[in-house]
Amino acid sequence: MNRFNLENFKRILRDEKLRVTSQRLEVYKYVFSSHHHREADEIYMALHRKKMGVSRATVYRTMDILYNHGFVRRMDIGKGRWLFEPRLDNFHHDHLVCVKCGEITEFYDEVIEKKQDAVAKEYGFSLVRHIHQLFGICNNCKEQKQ
Amino acid sequence: MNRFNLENFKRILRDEKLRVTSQRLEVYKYVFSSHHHREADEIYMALHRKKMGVSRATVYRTMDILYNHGFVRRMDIGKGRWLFEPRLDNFHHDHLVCVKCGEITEFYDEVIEKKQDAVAKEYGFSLVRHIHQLFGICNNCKEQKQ
DNA sequence: TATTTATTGAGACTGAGTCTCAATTATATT
DNA sequence: AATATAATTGAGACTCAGTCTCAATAAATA
Repeated sequence: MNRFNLENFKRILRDEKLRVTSQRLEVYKYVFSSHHHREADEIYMALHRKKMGVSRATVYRTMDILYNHGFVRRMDIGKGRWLFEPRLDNFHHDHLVCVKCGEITEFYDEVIEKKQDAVAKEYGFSLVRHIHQLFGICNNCKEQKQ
Repeated sequence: MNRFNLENFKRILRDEKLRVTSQRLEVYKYVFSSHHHREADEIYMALHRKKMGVSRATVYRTMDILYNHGFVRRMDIGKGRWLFEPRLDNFHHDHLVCVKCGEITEFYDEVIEKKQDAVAKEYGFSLVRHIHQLFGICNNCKEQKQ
């Protein structure tokens, strides 16, 4: 069972003396309605279109809460922009990004994960998190003429 | 011999029909005067303090040229900010970053590099570049009381 | 030296993200 | 259920690294 479900989100809000508001729940529901990687502004616009009354500020604040409690991962895509990804499962993975079409593929490699730990240990670092993104040209884009 | 020396920078400018200006050379010289990782604005301020007449726009434009020709690497540090690193040698490496003091340590691991290639191949990607940053707490920070 | 044209720089602009503060509303208390 | 308390919300101002504009300047070329 996935620990990042709606009930646990509510529980965490209560535990932290944060209020369970309709706006926070709307943001949660939208983000967890698919496994898409989304920008904060995309989330705001989507809720806006659906006439859900959630302001931009509240979307950003709610995404902070979700991020700080591990409900979403945040992928830096440059120029101060992020892509949020819901943790629909507990499996860690990194990303392959196509530089032509932007397609994102997830990957996980045990050997790399182990080696990272070893490298950190060698330099006396206690590992907290890591960013590992491979950029390239995907099969689809390669096949397209020109 | 390092291919990222001043003569080659001038040669590339000429080859690309870009002009060899004192401003571009000043930026190059400052960036390559140490192996520090610097922000563009830091470079601008340093030249400004030295009374070198180089505007902010020119610093940014020159860093673009240096980046596009592989003279510097660009490390995304979030919020739309970059750290530039001169290629004083040709050795590839990734970074360990202390989340407390910001210290940056370089590392290189053959096994990880090979595995990355294998992963990309497995998914049909032609690898162009990658980002691999490990975040943790360095030995120094761990030793400090409190 | 004159001509051509890339480059420069002051400062306006951009835009994702952050902040402010009066109005609102979830919770706790009675 | 009514009231009191205090967290939350939202419209819009603000931030700030980076980008852009365009008249003035200065490399490169003839």
